[in-house]
Amino acid sequence: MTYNHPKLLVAIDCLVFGYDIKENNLKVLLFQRKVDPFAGSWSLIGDFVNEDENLSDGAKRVLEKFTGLKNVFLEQLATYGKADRDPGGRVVSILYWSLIKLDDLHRDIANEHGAKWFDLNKLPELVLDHQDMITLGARQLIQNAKTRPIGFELLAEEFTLPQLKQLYDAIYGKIIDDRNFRKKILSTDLLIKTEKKDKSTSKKGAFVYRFDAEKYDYLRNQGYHLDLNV
Amino acid sequence: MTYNHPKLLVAIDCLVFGYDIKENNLKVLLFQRKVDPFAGSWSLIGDFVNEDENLSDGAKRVLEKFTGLKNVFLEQLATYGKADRDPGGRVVSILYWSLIKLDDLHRDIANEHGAKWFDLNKLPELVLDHQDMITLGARQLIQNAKTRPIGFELLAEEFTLPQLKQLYDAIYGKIIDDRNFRKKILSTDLLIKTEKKDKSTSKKGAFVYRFDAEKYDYLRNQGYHLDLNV
DNA sequence: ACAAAAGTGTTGACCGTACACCCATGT
DNA sequence: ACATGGGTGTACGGTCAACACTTTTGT
Repeated sequence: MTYNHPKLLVAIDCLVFGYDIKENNLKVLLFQRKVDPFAGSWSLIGDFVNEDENLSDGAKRVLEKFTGLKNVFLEQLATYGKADRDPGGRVVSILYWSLIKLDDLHRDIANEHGAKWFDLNKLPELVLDHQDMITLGARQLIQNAKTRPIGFELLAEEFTLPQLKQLYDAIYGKIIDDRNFRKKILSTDLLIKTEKKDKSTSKKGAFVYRFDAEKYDYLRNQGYHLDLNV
Repeated sequence: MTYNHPKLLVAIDCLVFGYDIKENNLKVLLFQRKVDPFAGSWSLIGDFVNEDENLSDGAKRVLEKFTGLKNVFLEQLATYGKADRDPGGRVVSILYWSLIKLDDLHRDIANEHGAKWFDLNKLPELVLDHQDMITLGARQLIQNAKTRPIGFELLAEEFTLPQLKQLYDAIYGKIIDDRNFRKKILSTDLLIKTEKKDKSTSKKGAFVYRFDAEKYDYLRNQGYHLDLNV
């Protein structure tokens, strides 16, 4: 070892947003802490980082453990490092955030680990500075919804425009105008309309769309910048 | 100690941008690493975090040591944590960025510590992943210039509109239209025009302005969002 | 036939952008 | 008087926001 300096505990916390398409609201995955202090209190899902583990791999490990999911949207958000933030010891915590399509499967897997999905605006008391983390993440979610196609991470691969609009309504916390939303989202030319209709929510049925991720990646590499300021 | 887990070295790196009003360009503060591996190579200023030190205090300590400055713009940007990013050992590094008014005093203080200001687009080879950090910071600078009044961090308290425009030219890397820039920046009503004229750069002289930080803070608390998309 | 959700266009206001000349002053 | 940088206004096109009715189909 070359360096001779104090070492600290380093943890990952994952703020996982899930969108419940039936209830039309955003949820956050929490679990009951197993270790003292505050064992039994609600907390973001997380764990300590291993010595030979990349931070991003640690985040993936935590996420997979509680949701069974790999290869989903997962990005670093911020690092919390007040010396006294955890009475149990000096812990520096790196916050990641993730967006997933919420369905019954994830509820089951979460359950096995004592984790539960909570409505974003009906959260329980949280341990340490985890409420701050969620506040930051919620801001980030709104911000990102305007400039990146993150909405599609929260929906199934195939979706209808009414569903997409409802999701944006939920993220922004307000009702967006139908016609303007369609105009804006279709004008990006990043949605692929299929022949299928989803009749689960109406007699008329709504056309099914898919997001053209390839085209978006291509355009982004050309310097394209999405602006969904609906 | 409650927790029983591996501990890691935690470091702070500070990306310090300075604006050279005479040369009209952006500079970055670098220093020559003192420890192996890579002793003598150019690096962002940084240090290891002490056990009882808040991360933000560590960043302030590093910044003050190399610039003599306190109470300047200093924010966390991202955390770098690949297991093998540093051949000298497992080090998690939290990147902060700072904006300061560059003058001769800072050059002197930097010099005492083997640090030097480099043109943002004439950087030397950098150690570890520090080039990535600067790339990220430069993007952040442009991004923030559009949505927050960070330009004023880089100028003296009193400045002229031509100076401010030159700074934005330097940040964006292109020439902004004079009249549109004035219109936009004055329409925010966040600049206080003084009676003074600065005749150092022209015979006619340019009026001296100050940024109304109090008003900005007040408006921001009311939900106001700056948009300087010049 | 009717209920319930899906789909569709237009207009006015505002904002961004492009562009060229006069002003004040020191030398 | 002239050279140098400081300061100003307008017109066009595009984008955003507000707004209400028709279509489809299962019951």
